[in-house]
Amino acid sequence: MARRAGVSVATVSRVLNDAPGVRTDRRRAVRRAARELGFVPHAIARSLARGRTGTLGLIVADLTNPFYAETAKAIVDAARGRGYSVILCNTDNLPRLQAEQIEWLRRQRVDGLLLGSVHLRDPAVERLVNEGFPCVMFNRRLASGQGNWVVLDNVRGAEEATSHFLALGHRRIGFVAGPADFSTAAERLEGYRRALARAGAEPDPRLVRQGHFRSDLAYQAALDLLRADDRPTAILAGNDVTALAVLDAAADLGLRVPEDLALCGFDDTSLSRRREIALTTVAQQKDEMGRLAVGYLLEFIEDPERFRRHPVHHVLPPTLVIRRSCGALRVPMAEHSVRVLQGGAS
Amino acid sequence: MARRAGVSVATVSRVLNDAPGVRTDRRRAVRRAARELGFVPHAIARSLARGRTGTLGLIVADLTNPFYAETAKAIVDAARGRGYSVILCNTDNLPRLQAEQIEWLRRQRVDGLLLGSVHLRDPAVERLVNEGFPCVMFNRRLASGQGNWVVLDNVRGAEEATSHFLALGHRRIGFVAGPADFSTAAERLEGYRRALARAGAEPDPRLVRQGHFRSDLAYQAALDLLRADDRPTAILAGNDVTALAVLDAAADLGLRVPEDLALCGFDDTSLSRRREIALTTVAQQKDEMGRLAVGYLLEFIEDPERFRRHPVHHVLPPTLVIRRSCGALRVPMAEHSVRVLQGGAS
DNA sequence: CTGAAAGCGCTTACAG
DNA sequence: CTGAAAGCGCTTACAG
Repeated sequence: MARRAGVSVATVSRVLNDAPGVRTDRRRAVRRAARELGFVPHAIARSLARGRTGTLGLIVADLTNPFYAETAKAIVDAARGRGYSVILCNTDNLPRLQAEQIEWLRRQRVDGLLLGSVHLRDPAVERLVNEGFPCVMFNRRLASGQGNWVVLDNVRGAEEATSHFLALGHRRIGFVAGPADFSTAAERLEGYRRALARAGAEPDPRLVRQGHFRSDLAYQAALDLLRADDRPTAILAGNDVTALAVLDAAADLGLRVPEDLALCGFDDTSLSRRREIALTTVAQQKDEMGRLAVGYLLEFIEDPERFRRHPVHHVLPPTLVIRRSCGALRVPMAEHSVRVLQGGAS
Repeated sequence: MARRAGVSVATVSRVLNDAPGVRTDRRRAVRRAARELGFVPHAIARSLARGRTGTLGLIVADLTNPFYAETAKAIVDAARGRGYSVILCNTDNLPRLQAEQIEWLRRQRVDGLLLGSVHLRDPAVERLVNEGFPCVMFNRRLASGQGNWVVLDNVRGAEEATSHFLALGHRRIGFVAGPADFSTAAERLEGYRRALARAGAEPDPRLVRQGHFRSDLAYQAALDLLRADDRPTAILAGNDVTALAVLDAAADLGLRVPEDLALCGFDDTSLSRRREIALTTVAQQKDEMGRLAVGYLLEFIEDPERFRRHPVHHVLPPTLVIRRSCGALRVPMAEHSVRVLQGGAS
């Protein structure tokens, strides 16, 4: 290649990297030779020489959850737009697996890490943060609040949903929670409690059940909740997966939604939008979350010092999307200052 | 590191790669030094020296389609189990983007490629195959049949679904097709036609509409089909996304499914399983498809010659999953030799 | 069994 | 502006 263009490999390198200080005619000669030979620089050799790989690691909890599929897509697209590749890992929410994958990705010398499967106490992630390794969490964060993250305002989302139920006249509002060691789940529970407290409603611990964000377990939790004599008239589910399980439980008990039970989820995944389901839910801007996470991570990689001093804590606003399942569509809408959407083809 | 263990870097390399020909005591010394120093070999340097990166490229059409989310998860898991990383790319079915990404991934020196977004005529993929670059297609394949692939028996799947409709007494059976340049869509249409021909039913071209595997376009196609005076009494949809759009169109026209319209999809994605939807559909073994694709690709990488001589063509069997939407659950089941499943919590 | 040395294909001061 | 040379951190014949 260098021979073909009649220059040194150093000059070839400069031209192909658009480095300054090469005479225009040589620049042209190199470009032509490269074209004729179909020459493409060896990315691995370049990585070794530069000490950067142009690769990011992406760790998600569960790719088959539409929430992660959507954020992953946004992340991959954003990274490509900035010239970065992304290596994908799935943890199934197993801390052990996540720790292994973080280790693995660092061995692969990724330039930075996007973390979507963080636990509230998470030694592997805490170590990354303490070492100052470029990483940003999304969706979930550490209990300590350390590090960089972009998350939904889960507390507010749950407050709004709960207040919505209260405004509709519900007094016994149940909550099917997610794992206590996910910040999302913990914050949504917190928001639910705060809204009740603010309304002066007495909190009833029997109305809160653990569903682990899993269909099977959430289904059982919902059955328990709905079989009680003083069953709730409304349920806030920790996420949409949970809400669908509640829907199943209600159906199996012969309860109609929303007539016998009002229901609200979290995430606004594609399922919720179906007219047959029409789930009222707290929506997140998943594309935005993915894009932001990539943007911050790349800035971090460029200028690590700044981020170590001033971590980014980006909180995205929730949007309560009213559909059929909460029952509000049957009452005058004037009282609700929220966006109204109905399911349908999209 | 080498100094710490009192040996040469060559010996360190041998020990850490479990290469033979190192005295046991030295081996131990190296391992101990590695542990004490927390030494991890530099993967990039290793890749450069070995000429292999331990990385695979995965190209999918659309990660937000649950079909691809599920296969991607299976692929990532299988690759990890075999010690490989996977770089993820999304094409949105744009051939141009796919070509770029193939180029990009080869520059990144992936050891092989998993292709889930192939078109029937696909110069970029055909070039890969002709060059003998390690790659395996999944879900979709080339018109020429060249290269390695693992796909569903789409023809048979569509035949079975259509025959099922015929057995239920339907005579006017519509088809909402996918893009003509996807092997999946083409083969499913072919199966539909064959089943009709075998039954001696006269094919009516007006019963076949193009929905492009997109909700919006499939919805329009279904409206057209269902507004006709001699509308079909049953519709086979090219995939589940299409089937859901047909469901919407039917609902908007006041048609009940399955009473006024029998419906069947393809893929068995999570949505179809919901009891509110209960879509009869031709199921694929997505996990198996992903695992197989990875397995073959790694064999290819190990022994390229063999695969160039004897390409792998793996065809997976379809399973017709009967749910509510086809109407069969209202008639005696004895006549149908198919697996019966009902939607519900899972 | 072991080490010195060459080589993987780039980038980047350094000297001219 | 340009090239020779060192260096990135490994692996792997090769010689001993």
